Amino acid sequence: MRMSQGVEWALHTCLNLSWLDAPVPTGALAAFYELPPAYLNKQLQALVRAGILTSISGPRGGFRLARPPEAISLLDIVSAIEGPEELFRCDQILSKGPGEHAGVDYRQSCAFAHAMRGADLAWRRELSGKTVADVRSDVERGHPGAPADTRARIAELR
Amino acid sequence: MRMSQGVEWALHTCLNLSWLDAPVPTGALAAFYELPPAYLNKQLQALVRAGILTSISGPRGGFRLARPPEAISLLDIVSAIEGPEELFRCDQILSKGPGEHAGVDYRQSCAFAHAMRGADLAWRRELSGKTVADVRSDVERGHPGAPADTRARIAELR
DNA sequence: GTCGTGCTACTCGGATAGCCCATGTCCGAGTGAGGGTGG
DNA sequence: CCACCCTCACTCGGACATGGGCTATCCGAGTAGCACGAC
Repeated sequence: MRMSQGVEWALHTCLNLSWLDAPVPTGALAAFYELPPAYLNKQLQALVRAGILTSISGPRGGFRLARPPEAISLLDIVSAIEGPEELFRCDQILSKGPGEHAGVDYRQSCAFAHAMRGADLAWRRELSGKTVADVRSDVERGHPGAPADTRARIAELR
Repeated sequence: MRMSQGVEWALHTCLNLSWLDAPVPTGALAAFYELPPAYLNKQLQALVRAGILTSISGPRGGFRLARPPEAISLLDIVSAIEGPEELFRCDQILSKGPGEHAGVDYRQSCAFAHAMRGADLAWRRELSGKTVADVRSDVERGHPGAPADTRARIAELR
């Protein structure tokens, strides 16, 4: 149950985009961390479908944040890459066991499914409580030169 | 990032075993929910390695809880099947970016890794706060006949 | 000088291979129980 | 009748196939900028 690699790429890329106004092409974003450009592009497409990024085609095109970073939670990014399903999927094996099981939805009544959903919600609550803007503030506090460094590096990679 | 199917099997199997004293062979536990016996056996081996179950070979052998159900948390079972790694694995792509990166452990300093770890801990805290005994109490409250039904079904599947 | 037009190069987007882990299965080693035999 | 031993069947445990999804890549559709030429 390892999370997809694309999540880490998406998180850092969104943070970098929050320091930039003009659209940035996939190539520059990938070179920033020495990532495979085509595969990063695939992840960014998912972010576009989720409404987190907007894409512009043609020369001087690229990707840009679709919303201010205060409106992008870590959960938004994780869900965009990993999908909306919860961590634990209840296959209702109870319906194969003894006892009444006519038309019972064990995703609701199974005590284990209930407990697992509670843990899942706690995880999501933490993730939705932290935004890209929050992380950006933390980073700028520890590394005040980060925004300028990022802008300079992107400019030279364009 | 879907959780392994074996987790659901392990949870329900541990609950069933909490109602039984004598060892129960894989075949009976699998038939209970119409699961593939050999593959369920594989999951149970993981629970033995984690110290949650004990196994007895030979005739009249099988699996039994190694500890009282009050001492078995849902986290114990999930970790036994899925492994101890956290959900988000930080590959430290920051080390490829600009800025100083000599001997820095970005799993500690990266703000995203920090936030993801916080969410992971919230998830684990929920799971470790619920034990098999808690779930058993919930089930017995809703279905008082469950223990007897389970014992009867296992007896006829032996 | 200005406007229109065509070209060019750049970027995204989806379609296409490769690889690793979860899934599923099988057979061998070990062992405890039961029956048979001898005292 | 009792104790010992042998055989047997049963169970776990790890080794062996298979498939789906994550990883990685490539090429085509669309588009904005630019240069050139006509007015």
